[in-house]
Amino acid sequence: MKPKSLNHPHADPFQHFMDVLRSPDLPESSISFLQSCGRPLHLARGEAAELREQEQRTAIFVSEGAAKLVGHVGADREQIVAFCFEGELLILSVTSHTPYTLQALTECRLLAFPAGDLITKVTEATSSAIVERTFLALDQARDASVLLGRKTAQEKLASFLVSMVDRIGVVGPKIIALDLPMSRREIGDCLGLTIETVSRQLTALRNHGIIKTYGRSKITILDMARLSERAVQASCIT
Amino acid sequence: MKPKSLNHPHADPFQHFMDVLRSPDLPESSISFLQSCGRPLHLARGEAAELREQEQRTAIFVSEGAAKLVGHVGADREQIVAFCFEGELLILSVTSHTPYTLQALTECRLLAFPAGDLITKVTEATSSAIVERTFLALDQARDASVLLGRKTAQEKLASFLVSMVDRIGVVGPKIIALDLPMSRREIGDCLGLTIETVSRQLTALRNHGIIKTYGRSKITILDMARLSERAVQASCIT
DNA sequence: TCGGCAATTTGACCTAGGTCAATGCATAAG
DNA sequence: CTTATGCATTGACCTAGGTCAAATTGCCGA
Repeated sequence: MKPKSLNHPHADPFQHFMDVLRSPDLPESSISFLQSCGRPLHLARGEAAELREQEQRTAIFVSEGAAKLVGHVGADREQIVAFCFEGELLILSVTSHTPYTLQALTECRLLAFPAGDLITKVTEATSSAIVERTFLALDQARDASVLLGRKTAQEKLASFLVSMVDRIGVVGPKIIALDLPMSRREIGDCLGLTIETVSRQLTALRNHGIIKTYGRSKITILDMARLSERAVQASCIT
Repeated sequence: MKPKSLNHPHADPFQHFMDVLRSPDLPESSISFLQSCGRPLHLARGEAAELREQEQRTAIFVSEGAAKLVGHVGADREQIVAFCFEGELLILSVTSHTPYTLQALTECRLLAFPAGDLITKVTEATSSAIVERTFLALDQARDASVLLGRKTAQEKLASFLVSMVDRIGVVGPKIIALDLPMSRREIGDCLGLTIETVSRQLTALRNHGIIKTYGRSKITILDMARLSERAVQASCIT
């Protein structure tokens, strides 16, 4: 039996996209360029999108149906970070720590653009640090969802420390030093934990010989490998 | 006693901003315009930024120190959705359901721009649906953090239904109809809950006469007011 | 160096929500 | 219309992390 057809098929997903985007003053040449770089996808219910060019950002326009963006924690835990419905645009960056999959909730028709092309043509700007940073913030926010929704207290703390090392860590020969500007309460507030749990988990990491603490704000990472391991950033597949 | 001065004061936050942004081909006129619309803020540790123009988006550049972006749930629960450190740029949109506050972790020097101005000048585009939607996604992702980090199962379900009503609800005279394209498992995955808990909470809402369910995917909202109430979107202040 | 205070740590206990295991229903194939 | 197969619901029980309360300790000023 052939697949049941969608309810209100738009004759042309690209036309639908242009209608929704509503950028009337776009030059004809940009339009045809966009049309050429938009790759149409037709997914059956439950099917995952094949995302080529994982190395760069992708923008996905949902012409019909609905899809979900799923973040993966280890082998079996997953967290949906976004649903997207007809007429919506999903930005899929891969600055993220977490691996993501785009899957169809219902049979759907999508249009995938390399985000760079889209932005260059539509905003007519060559590149923008602002936009770049906004994407970064989006990635971080999604990673945060995964952390908050699906990680244990121990994993949350480890992930937090790893990200602090990335952002404000002082890397020495065998050791990494951190001087945290935030209190335990603030760490807890960002991980969805209480002060007590933050404290207990720090103690646990200390007892395992993974970190050392000095006073209230200084932390030394003794074993970065084991810390990252506990942060379970990577998927099963790797 | 006068406040302790910062460690490595940048003579001029705006210069620092331009250095970090690295948009070399920006015309002189844009630069001076940006300079004129950037409002410098100097916060003491713990102090909250006074954000005028809450109605539009704000971009905040952190020239020195560190700050946190805090989302508020009801009167007493809070969730930090972002930390930002020296040299970083925070986009503070207010499409969000949740009320947010920007507070200093350490004494800090910031530069606040109306985001519209910043983007217009820096990307030289009048407006862009893409960028707009990216901001929207960012807002949603941050709201999701608040939900995942600080809401109870009941509140999560209610918030979820409210957002579905916004996005795919069919509003009738006294009743709102929903036909959810996702399974209980998928609802759970997006709320950080299990199927069983989703089911139990739906039953609870049904028992309270707030919703009715028909088959697996159809839900009718009988009492939107009480549903929103349970979603605790609003802050204490309102 | 010595308090004094607030932040942290630790311990004892409790509860929201997870797990495991039936059971009940809806959708879809025949 | 009927049956099969998953989804959804319900119940019994358990555990990770929250709550409450009591030390302990680092930080700051005198």
